[in-house]
Amino acid sequence: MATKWLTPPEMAAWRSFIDTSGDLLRAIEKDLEPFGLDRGDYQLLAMLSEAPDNELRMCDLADSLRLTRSGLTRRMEGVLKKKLVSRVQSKEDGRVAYAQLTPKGMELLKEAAPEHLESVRKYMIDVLSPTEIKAIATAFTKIASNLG
Amino acid sequence: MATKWLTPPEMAAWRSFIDTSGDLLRAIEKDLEPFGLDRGDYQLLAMLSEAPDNELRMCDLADSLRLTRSGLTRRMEGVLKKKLVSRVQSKEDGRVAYAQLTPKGMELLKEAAPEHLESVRKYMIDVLSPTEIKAIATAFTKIASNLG
DNA sequence: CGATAATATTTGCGTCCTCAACTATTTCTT
DNA sequence: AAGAAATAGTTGAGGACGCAAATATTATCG
Repeated sequence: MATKWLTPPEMAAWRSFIDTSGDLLRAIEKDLEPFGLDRGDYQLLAMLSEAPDNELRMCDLADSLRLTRSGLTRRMEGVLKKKLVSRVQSKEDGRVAYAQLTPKGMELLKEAAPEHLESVRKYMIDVLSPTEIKAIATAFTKIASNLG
Repeated sequence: MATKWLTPPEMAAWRSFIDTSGDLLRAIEKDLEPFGLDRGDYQLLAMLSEAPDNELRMCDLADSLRLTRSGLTRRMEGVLKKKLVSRVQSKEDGRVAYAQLTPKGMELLKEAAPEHLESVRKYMIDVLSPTEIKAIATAFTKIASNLG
């Protein structure tokens, strides 16, 4: 079976994506430092803030953060110690624990979110044309549904 | 200063990008497992294979792999042990060491590359229209030059 | 020329994460 | 209802990487 190589535009897409996506995420993460958050913490808080009662089961939260359960257990240690999130044991099911955003966590998130959005704009959105923005949205959505 | 929120298409672009890019990279990395390589190793070998004499100074290699020098030192331990890469001390400058692809490393890379490209096609390229591919290339190129 | 600064690399230490194994609880199966 | 299987979460071990400090070598400046 002959290997089908990538055409120049295909290669350009792939290369620019791998070369740049890490840099982009690192740049955005750096802007979260003043708040004492890294990207993982921010995403965790953001996820909880969008959930009913600001709480999610550990395993659902792990899935949405693309962490293993054990990875989430470890990350929780940090935000628990900072009192940004609290643990709530479920009454109905003795196995499940909820992670719940505390008022302090919500407050910090509300402080950090505008900065964070500003970073997303600065490093990504504002650099792109509306057409490119739409293309990225549809492209990654297609990739995701092809993966899942 | 009022926060400028993201419009729905902007939010869709950002969300789909962060939600998906990690999954995409993980899927591609998984296909490298049969070769005993992870993505870091593959990139390292690929970089060397494109360099003159199949060798690069450690610090240049670190930069192109987006690793710190110390990170590269550690990653080198793995590929050195597997004899995929060898260390060459510079004659002109006593400080610098070169990482050089071994024949064995080159051979493995040539085995793995078609598989790898096939993964890139399968998970990314073949899912997208030519327009989307071009848009991704120009978009990430713009983002990169804005970052740098 | 000699002191200082710059450059290249490694090492110690800490963090984050995964995998595999373990515990605890609930849900099937028959 | 009893035993097996599934589900939720934690823990121990280990890997990969960053930061800061240490080391070695070369370049620069007075």
